[in-house]
Amino acid sequence: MSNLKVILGDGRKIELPEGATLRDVAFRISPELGEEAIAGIVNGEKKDLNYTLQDNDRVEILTFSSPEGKEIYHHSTSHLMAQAVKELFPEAKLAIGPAIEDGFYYDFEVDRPFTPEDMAIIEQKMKEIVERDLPFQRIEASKEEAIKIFESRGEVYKLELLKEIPEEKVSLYQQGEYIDLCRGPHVPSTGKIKAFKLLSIAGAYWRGNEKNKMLQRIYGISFAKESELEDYLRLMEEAKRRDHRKLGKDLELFSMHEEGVGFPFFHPKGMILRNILENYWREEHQKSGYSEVKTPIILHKSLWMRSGHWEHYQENMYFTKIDEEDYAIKPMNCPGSILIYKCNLHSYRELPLRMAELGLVHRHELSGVLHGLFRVRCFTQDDAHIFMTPEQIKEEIKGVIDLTDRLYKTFGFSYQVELSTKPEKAMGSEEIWEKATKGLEEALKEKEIPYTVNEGGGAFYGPKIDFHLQDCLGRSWQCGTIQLDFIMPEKFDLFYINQEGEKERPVMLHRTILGSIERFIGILIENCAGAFPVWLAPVQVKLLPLADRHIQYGKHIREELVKYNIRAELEEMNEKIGAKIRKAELEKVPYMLIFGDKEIEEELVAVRKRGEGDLGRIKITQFIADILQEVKNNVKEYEN
RNA sequence: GCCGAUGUAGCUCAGUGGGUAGAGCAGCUGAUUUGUAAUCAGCCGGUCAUCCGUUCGAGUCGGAUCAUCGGCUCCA
Repeated sequence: MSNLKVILGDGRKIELPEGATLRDVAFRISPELGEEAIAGIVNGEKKDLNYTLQDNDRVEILTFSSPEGKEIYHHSTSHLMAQAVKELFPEAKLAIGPAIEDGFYYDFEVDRPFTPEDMAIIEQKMKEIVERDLPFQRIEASKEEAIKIFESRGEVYKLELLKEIPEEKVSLYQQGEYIDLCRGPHVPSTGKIKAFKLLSIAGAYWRGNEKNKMLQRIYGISFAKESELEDYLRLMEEAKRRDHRKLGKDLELFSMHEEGVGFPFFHPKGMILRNILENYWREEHQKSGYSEVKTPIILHKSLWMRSGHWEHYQENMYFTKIDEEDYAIKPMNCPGSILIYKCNLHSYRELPLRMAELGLVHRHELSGVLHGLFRVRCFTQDDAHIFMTPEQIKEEIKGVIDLTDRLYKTFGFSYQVELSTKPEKAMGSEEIWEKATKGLEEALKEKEIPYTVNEGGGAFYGPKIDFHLQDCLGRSWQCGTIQLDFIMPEKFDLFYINQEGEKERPVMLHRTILGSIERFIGILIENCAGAFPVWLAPVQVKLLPLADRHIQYGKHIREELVKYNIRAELEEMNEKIGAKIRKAELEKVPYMLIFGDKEIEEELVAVRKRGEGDLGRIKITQFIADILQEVKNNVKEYEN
């Protein structure tokens, strides 16, 4: 019997008997890998473990620890769940059931919606099927055969999918009585699936199109080990604990009301946070050569017709009438800035002209998508419009990237960058798009910033760079965006006078960094679970007298702190010190100053730090110096 | 907007087969004057989301509306 050689990922070659499978390779490498193996990659294609190898195949074994392995594992779990559903609800029709970033889902058409009780029953059935340890069998079939199979089973959605597959051969996967149309690969058997949980039920349109029938979707997650599932569920709990909607109410930062759905109300403490944020933002923009403007919220219809919003954005806009004339509430700030630009004749010497605006925009969002501060109907964009010559594109983009980097780092966020290129429906010439995209690309390369490309994801008026920032739970949020625009300058006939004294068209750059102040505040709240760093904390210091006779001393300390713009509150409630501490801790105030007879004599305070406890007694003057230094460090830490 | 779930005091939640609403915390008052995460007592507080219906009688049953939550779709 002849042997065959396969090449491993690290270049190592191993020899196996003819007819060897991926599983044999895994076990040859190590028994542990053999046990953990989920599937493999052969010459760049994902294959089942029982795939028979050829001489000189390049082979890689996938386990749950790789992204590909995880995806296969999740996908197999979705089949497992679908089998359980079919056993419990034979009339359910299968739609699709892919792996997603965080687990998997499967869509079904059923007579009645699933209930939470159903989830528990389905989970139970899944466990039973795991016990049966049914192999996932790959079946290669012709399209006709597949059609016959799914027709006999009444799987109309599978038939619809089949119709759109151009190939003559398709692959099916079967475990027990369950058959699904699927590219695969899958884990070897249902017994491989160790830990899973069904998470939620939701309606979802067939193919995501609201004109289609609404299906029932079940979401779930699975892991190779029970402990990993527990970790994941703990993380979900943690995310829930940090929910900015709950914390925003508890910490008295903002509120939402039926009287203005999607329009957040900022309370005094929320305003402190917001003002700190905006003031910091202003300082940084001044340093970076921006001027600031403010444009009106309501502007005449004619402006929106000229900008194209009337035609392209109308369903998201609010309207009103003034003196019988039609007006719109602005959904974007750019047309306003353009009117400012047009007030003067501009020389090439003035460019680039960087016009920043904290602009309040209103957009009619569907009621179902509103979500705390993350998705609202009015929000403040930290907008800016840069008017420049085409030659300045690259440098300006680099400038925006630098500013973005500085701002994000100050708040302790890391981020990822995405470049979106020309979409199918785009305005402007091929040439100008190429030039613009190249400008963005080169700026990123020169800055040595890694980025992914979203082919065709740009706006209709120009390519863009998006910044996705990452919070401490590893969740990602789209905030900043840099968009090049050649269309608005055209529509509004913008120009500057060049060196030769001729009119020339400027390029416009729209950009935000924080995105929306409201959303950014929401992200900040969740990122620190409401326990803000000292420079952002609405109340920085809580003064806790031991007994009523110490309140007077507390007033004295408060006056001292106010002199240095330190935000302090004196607790005057008639309680034991433990209760006062507990209250301050729940309010997440960074510092508590505790004082009684012992402290008063020597102008001391006992400092207690949020979450850490007693730091000992120091002079008031020393505390002031320390906290001022900490505030400075909070902002400066990342500035270099 | 669509699908599903939910809506009782400022907050967290009880409330049996329909018989006229209850706890803890918070708030207020008083006692206590406290040494690092809850002192005790008393009091106040609800058109049971809204409207319509069934019923002798509705927090409870039915319908509609509104809002919230989880998704779909969309986005800063």
